[in-house]
Amino acid sequence: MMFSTKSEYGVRVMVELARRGGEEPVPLTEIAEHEGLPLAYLEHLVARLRRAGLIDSRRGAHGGYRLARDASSITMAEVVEALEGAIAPVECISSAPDGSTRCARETEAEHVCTTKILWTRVRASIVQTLEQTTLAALVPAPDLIQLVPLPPEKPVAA
Amino acid sequence: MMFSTKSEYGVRVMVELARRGGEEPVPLTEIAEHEGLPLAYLEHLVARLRRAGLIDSRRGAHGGYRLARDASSITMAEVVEALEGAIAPVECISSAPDGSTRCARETEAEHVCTTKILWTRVRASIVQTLEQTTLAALVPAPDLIQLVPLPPEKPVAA
DNA sequence: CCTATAACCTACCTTGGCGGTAGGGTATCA
DNA sequence: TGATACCCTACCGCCAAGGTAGGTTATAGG
Repeated sequence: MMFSTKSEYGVRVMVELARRGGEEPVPLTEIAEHEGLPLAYLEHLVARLRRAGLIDSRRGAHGGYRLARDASSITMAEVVEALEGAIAPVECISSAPDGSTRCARETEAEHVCTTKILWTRVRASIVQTLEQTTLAALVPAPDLIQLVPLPPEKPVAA
Repeated sequence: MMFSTKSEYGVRVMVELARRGGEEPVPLTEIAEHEGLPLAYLEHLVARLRRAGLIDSRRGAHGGYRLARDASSITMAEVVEALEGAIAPVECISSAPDGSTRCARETEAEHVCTTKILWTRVRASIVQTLEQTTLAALVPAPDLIQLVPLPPEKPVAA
């Protein structure tokens, strides 16, 4: 695999938040149960998303998470980068602060890394695809949402 | 990193073989020394490349490896797939034998995996880029490529 | 207030694969 | 016959990934 489950799970969480996209925050427990993923682990991923400013949170009772911005303005490039860190197809390739692509093996100016061409292309195509895909594009049609039962509004006291 | 050093090193080996691209096989010791990579480890990678039919070998004295085909007909998709196995951006996505993309989490016909759209796109862009880049495109010396007709290489939009 | 909820934080643990080594066996030259 | 160099199997240390655990803080409702 090229992306870890951090991305896989994290994207699912974002989609879930977008699906219920309202003002009311959604508790992680709901999402964890709905997706069948371990809550404690999701908390780590969600922390990254929050620190990246993609979601915000409300603590305490009736707390939870909600999208910080509109789903259509959030790209998968932001989400994946928040979860995985910088996107690099191979270890020797990284993007310099100025945006250019650097090769760790090009220590000397003389020595040109021939394989850099390949990994630069690969990286560009991945980033482009991630940037072109917004969170909104992954949210299923509204009629599909209605098929999934929403949690009970108020549980009856026993 | 998304590709391991298997790809990084393996592609370097292939480029080296293409660079010296003649009938005479090149011993792995030369390449290992030239690239500054451990010989014993390269032997493993090279075995994969050979089993995939990308290179062939001659044993014994004056033995070594050479490209099984012309550099212009070898795509990076073949090389990377031989080294890494099937190309999948996340674990839950794999390509079925019929070519369609399968999602491990779509166990029930009911449950549609929304994130599948994303990973399918990402995978497609990676594979496309790897397929568009031939080994010949990574060989620095132009006079060596002239031995064979120029590849029908489409320039990749930056 | 008090309790339940749920975010938040830090630390820890286990496992598998990655990168690499080691030591042989076998084919091919000179 | 020796040197070369491919070939094969087995093994190993390390580290991050994936997950657990246990706490602390903030908020809503009664």
